[in-house]
Amino acid sequence: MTSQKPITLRDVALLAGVSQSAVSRTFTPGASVAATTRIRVQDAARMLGYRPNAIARTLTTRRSRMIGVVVSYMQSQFYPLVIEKLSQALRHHGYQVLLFISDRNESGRPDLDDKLQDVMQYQVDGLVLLSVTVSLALALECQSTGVPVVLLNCEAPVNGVSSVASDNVEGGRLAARALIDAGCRRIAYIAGVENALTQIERQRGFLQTLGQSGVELFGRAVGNYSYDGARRAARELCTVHTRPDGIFVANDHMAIAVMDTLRSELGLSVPQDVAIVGFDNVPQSAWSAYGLTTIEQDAGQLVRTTVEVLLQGIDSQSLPTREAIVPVRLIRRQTV
Amino acid sequence: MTSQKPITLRDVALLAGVSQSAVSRTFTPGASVAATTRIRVQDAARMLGYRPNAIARTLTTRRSRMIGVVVSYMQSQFYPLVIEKLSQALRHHGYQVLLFISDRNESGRPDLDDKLQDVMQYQVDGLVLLSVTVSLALALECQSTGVPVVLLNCEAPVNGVSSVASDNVEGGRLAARALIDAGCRRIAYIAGVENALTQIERQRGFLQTLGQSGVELFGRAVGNYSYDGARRAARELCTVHTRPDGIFVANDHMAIAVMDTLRSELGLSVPQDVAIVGFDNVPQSAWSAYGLTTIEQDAGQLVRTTVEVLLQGIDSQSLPTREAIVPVRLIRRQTV
DNA sequence: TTGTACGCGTTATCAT
DNA sequence: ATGATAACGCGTACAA
Repeated sequence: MTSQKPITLRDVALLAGVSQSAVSRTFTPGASVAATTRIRVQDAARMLGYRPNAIARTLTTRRSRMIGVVVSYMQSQFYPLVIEKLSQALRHHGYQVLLFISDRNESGRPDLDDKLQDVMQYQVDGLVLLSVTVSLALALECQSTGVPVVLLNCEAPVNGVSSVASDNVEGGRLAARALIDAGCRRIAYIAGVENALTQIERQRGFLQTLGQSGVELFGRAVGNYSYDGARRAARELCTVHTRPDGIFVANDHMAIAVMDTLRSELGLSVPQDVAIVGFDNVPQSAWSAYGLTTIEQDAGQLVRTTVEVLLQGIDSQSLPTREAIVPVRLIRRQTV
Repeated sequence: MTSQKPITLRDVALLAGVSQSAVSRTFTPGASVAATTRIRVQDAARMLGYRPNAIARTLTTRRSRMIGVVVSYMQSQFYPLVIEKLSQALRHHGYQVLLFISDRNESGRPDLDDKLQDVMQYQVDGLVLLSVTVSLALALECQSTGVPVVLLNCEAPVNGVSSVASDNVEGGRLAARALIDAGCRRIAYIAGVENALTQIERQRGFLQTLGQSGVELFGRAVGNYSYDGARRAARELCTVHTRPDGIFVANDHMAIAVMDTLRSELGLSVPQDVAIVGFDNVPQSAWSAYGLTTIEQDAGQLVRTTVEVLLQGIDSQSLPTREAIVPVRLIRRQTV
C-alpha cells in the first residue's frame, strides 16, 4: 500500500544516467557540477521523491548535525522559553535538537550519566546542559570523547568545560540592594534546590550585599524551586510572631507561589506588608496578577552566547574552553 | 589532548580476540553468546571505553529509534508539560526525541513542510505533531514514506493518518453548561487561533449547547491563544455598555489574561461580575491568584494514548490508522 | 567536470 | 556458538 523501499542516491543516479558522485555533489553546496547535469539530477530526484539520508551522511562525515539538549525540569516558565529559542537558533545553523528531559527523581543527584549514554550513542556534535547537576564522571567522559559541552547555568565539576551563565551573583546583590532601598528591615531568603548553581550564586551575592550593608539575614527557608515547596517556605517564614518585611525568592516560579500564599492564606499584601523580589523575569502571564520586582535573566542573550560557544567548540577541534557570564538587571513590573 | 578516534566494534573484537560478530551479539539483547566470550568482550569494551554507534546501527537496521516531535509554540503551559511527559514515555520505550519547534510566523500558514524535511532526513521512526496545522502535502508525504504519524490535537487533512485528541467538542459543551448553570445570561466567547482544531471544536460544542438551551451568543472576540490577544479581546468585549456576565475562553493561558484585564483595567471581579471558564487545566502556579473553572485536558492520558498508537504503528507495518478521543472534565479550582 | 572505488560502524546471512 | 562477508546510503580521494 505504501512504498517501503527508500530512494537512494543510486536510484537517482540511474534515472539521471550519471554516477552516484554526481548526485552527491548536486546535493553538496559548493561542489563543482555542470549546470546541465545538476538539472538532470534535480529532475530525477524530484521524480523519485528522493530525500538525502542524514544518517548515512553522518556515518561518513562523522558529523551528525544534532545537538543534545538536556534539561532537568520544565516547571519554571523560563526553561521552555530557553529551549524554544535554542531550538530555533540551532536549526538556523543547520542543527537539530535531540531533547532529553531527565526524570523527576526524589534523590537530589540523578543518575543522569547512565541515561545520557543513550544520547551520546547518537553521535551528537555537541551537548547543552540546562541547569542540571552534572557529575564529574560525565564531564570527564565528554572531554575524552571530544564532544563540546556547554553548561548553561550549571556548575562545572571540572576545569576545561565551557559554560554560560547569568550573572547570578550580581543578581543576588541587586535583589538585596532593592530590598534595602525599599526600606525593608527584616529581610529573608527563600532558596531553590540547595546544590544548584543558580541557588548557590544568587544566595552568595544576596548575602554579600546584605553583609556589606550591615543587615543581618532575618530568616531562610528552602523552596526547592517548586511551587508547593515555596508555599511551605512562605508559611514557615511568615506565620511567626514577627515576620519578614522583605523576601528574596530564588526564582519567579517560587515568587508567584509566595505571593499567592501571602495573599490568600495570610491576608498580607505585596509589597505593602512584604516586599518580594524574584529572579528570571518570566512572561507577564505569570506575574500579572501581582506585579513583580525581579532580576531578569536575558534568555535571548543566554541562548545566543550558548550557540556561539558551542559552534565555536565544534568546528575548532582544539576545544577552546570558554566561560561567559551574561549580565542581569532589575526589573520592576507594575500590575497594570 | 583529547582522543579523537572513535572506538569501534573492530577495536573491541581485536582486543578481546574474537570476531566483530561476537562483539555485536554481546551488545544485542537476546543473542546467543557463550558466557565466557561475553565476559571477555565486556571487559575489552570497558577498557577501551567503547560505546555502540547508534547511527551506524540505524543504517543497517533501518530503525533510528528516534521520534520527531513537532510543536508550534510553547506559550501555553500545557505543551511543555506534554512534551516532558512524551519525552519520558518514549525514552522508557527506548526512543529518543528529535524536537522541532516551529518558528512563530505572522502568516497563519507556516511553511512547516519545508522545514520538516530536515527532520525526515534523520529517518525518524515516527512523528508526533502537537497542535500544528498540518498541510495535505505533508500528510501525503508521510504516508508515502511509510512513517507513522500521530496528530495530537491537530486536524487531519486527509484520511489514513492516526490522531489523538481531547474531546474538545464535549469540553465546549461542558463550558456552556457550566456558565448557564451559574446563572449567566449574557454569555460570550473568546476564541483561539481561528483554524486550529482545538479552537474549532471547542467553539462548536460550546455553541451547540448554547443553542440547545436557547441561549444566544452575546459576543465573540479572537485571542489567538496569546496573552496579549486575550487582553485585547477582553477589553473589546467588556468596555461596551452592557458587558457579558460569563465568558468561555478557549484556553487557560488566555483565561488568565482575561481575568487579569477584568480585574486590573476594568475593576471587575471574577466570578461575581463575570464568570470565566477556561480550558487545559494548567498548573496551579498559573491560576492560583484567581481560582479558575476550567475544562481539563488529561495530559497523562493524552501522552499514553499517543505513545501507544505510535508504537503500534511502528512495529505493525500495516499502519492501522487509529483515531482516539480522550475524555475531558470540568474542574473548579478554588483560590485557597 | 565526471566516474571509480573504498571506507564509515554496524547488523544480517550464511557457513562452519 | 562463532566467524567471514556482504550489505546499509553516502562522502571523497583519486584517477580520468
